[in-house]
Amino acid sequence: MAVTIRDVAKRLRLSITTVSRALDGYDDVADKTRARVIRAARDMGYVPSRAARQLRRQRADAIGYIIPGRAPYFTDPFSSEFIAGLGDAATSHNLDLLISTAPPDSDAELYVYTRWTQSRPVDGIVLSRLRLKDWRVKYLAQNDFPFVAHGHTHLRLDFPYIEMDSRAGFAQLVKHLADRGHRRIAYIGAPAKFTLQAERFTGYQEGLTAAGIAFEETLVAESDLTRTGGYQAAGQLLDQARHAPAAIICVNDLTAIGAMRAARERGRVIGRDIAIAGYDGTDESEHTDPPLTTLKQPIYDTAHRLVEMLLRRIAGEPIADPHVILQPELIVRQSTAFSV
Amino acid sequence: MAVTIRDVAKRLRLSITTVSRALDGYDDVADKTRARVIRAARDMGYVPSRAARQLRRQRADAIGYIIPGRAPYFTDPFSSEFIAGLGDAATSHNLDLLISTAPPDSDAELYVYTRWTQSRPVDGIVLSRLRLKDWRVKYLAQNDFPFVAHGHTHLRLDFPYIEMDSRAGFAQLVKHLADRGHRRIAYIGAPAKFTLQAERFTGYQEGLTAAGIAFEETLVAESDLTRTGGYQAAGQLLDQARHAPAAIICVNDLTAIGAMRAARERGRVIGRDIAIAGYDGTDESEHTDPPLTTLKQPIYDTAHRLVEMLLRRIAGEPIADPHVILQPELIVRQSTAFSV
DNA sequence: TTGTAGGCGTTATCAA
DNA sequence: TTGATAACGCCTACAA
Repeated sequence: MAVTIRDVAKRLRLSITTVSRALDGYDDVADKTRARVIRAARDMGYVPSRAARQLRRQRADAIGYIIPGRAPYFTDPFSSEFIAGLGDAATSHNLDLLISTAPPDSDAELYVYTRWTQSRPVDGIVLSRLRLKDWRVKYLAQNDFPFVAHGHTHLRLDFPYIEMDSRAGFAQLVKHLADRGHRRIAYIGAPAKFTLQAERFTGYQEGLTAAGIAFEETLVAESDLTRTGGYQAAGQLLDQARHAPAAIICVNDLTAIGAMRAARERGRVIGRDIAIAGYDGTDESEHTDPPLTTLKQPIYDTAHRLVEMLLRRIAGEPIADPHVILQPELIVRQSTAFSV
Repeated sequence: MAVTIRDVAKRLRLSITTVSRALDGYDDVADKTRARVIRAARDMGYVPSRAARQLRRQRADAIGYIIPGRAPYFTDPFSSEFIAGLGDAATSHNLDLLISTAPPDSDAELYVYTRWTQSRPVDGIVLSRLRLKDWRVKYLAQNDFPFVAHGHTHLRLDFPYIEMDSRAGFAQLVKHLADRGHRRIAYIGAPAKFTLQAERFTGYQEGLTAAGIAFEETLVAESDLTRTGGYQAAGQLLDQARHAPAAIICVNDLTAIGAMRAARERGRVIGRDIAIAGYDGTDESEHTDPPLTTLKQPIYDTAHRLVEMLLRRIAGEPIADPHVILQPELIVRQSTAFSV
């Protein structure tokens, strides 16, 4: 068994109260006593029991994140960078980060959220990849459980979030392509229930309108945010004999990377015969052939910042700016850097 | 405040003992009582408090993993797939997964491991990316703290692990290239302190010997397991006027992807002028241009299996096969599929 | 089959 | 400035 506060107290012939207070930095402890306590604690390798502390103080000093996806999804660079940001932020605030996994709108997802809010292994939760009518948001808000999110919903509920103005981003991307003479600009999106899809697709449409290009149903495909999904969707778009697109905008970089492969396999030279662009600005986009034009979002920093917001939320402190909207940065690379 | 066992008991006019036992499936509870308890618990949304349970049972029902890397560079697909496997396995065993981040051999790393072993928020730890003389292994073994690892060390300590026979894998890869007529086969590795580097580099050398090719110092470069690192290292190798390699074997896929870019930028056509291969078999390798030859390791499944081993370790049960060695699978794709 | 009671290791209240 | 004591919510010997 590990050494407990009682052991330290016994050795010093002090009460556990005093030891506890000395260690927690209360100022009603004699300096000399505190010094003795601190030394002894270090010598004996005493660290307070997490569980006991949690039970007594009724908080976990931990935050949680549930990776929204099924096994293949996880290898999404977005998730890993996001987790990295959460992990670092948590560590720097002396918090634990709890991770679980659950496919969106599955029983498993319901179960984890229920367990976490009831059993309270975490003080707050970070949400990502929101859905337009996200039951998680409803549920957490109803139960008054602290949470922050990456993105928003279409529910009439107020909560702190950070989101990218991907709508403007996609409009900008369309303009970029239209400026280079493209007219047949396709879009490969995600399932409609995701907020990100609603936003990006709307941005795409607005971009077309602004450029005076008519929207065409046949130039739109739905995919699942993965490379393979992008590969398949792009394949179908490209195989439409009369309607093959001259440019493809993808809902994220992974989709774009799949699309590039589909185009290559059909003998199209990307950055010459066809333009392809993505969204996220992942590391991978810089190393594709040719390098991929993308809208970069600061995933790591956003995660970091979300943790700060969540902590204020947990502490019940007001959040200066509870609805942060950031502009993605258009990074033009060779995959679209040509005119027709 | 969340609903406690006491609330459930009160509502049913039972003792908390009975409620506890009914819920935990003890067989000395009347079926009718159990049914009532279970219904009431569900209706009231009762979930046992994690902290109380931990304190009482003296275990955390959680396992921990510390991502070995520096922010924000650990968006390594290996890590994310590994975490996905750990997360899924943990969930399926009703465990929490704690994640932290710390650069190898940093103060932060020491601190996290100390805290986790003393404060016991986790019952066991999963280690990855081992070092030849890994202080973590020494530390955990000394403190008799349950752990399992992906890979081994050169320390004289016994612990359960799963590892890939990447040495044989790399030898096989060299043979594959030699069989196609390549002689000037370069190797881009990782820092020498990592076990994976020792293994893979040895495999490379053994492969050369077997193929009757002389080892050349100038064909070896050290990198940092990232795309950018691979890009730079490959650039240097390729710019050696008299010694430019005709094939490059990389310590992992990320490095290979960077190397591909470096080769392309120098006008080399991969899969015709030069062969490039990686290791890991990440999703990304399938979508590069051209698709990347690689040695595939089952990251997700390995993580899953490691959790099972760890659980036995924690329970003090014997592990049937504590030293699992798996063969990576050579996947030949276009990046090397040509003869000279 | 069900209930009583003690204690896991802390922190917080109150008294000395 | 320090100490005794009562929880926090749960599990489990033991008693009924």
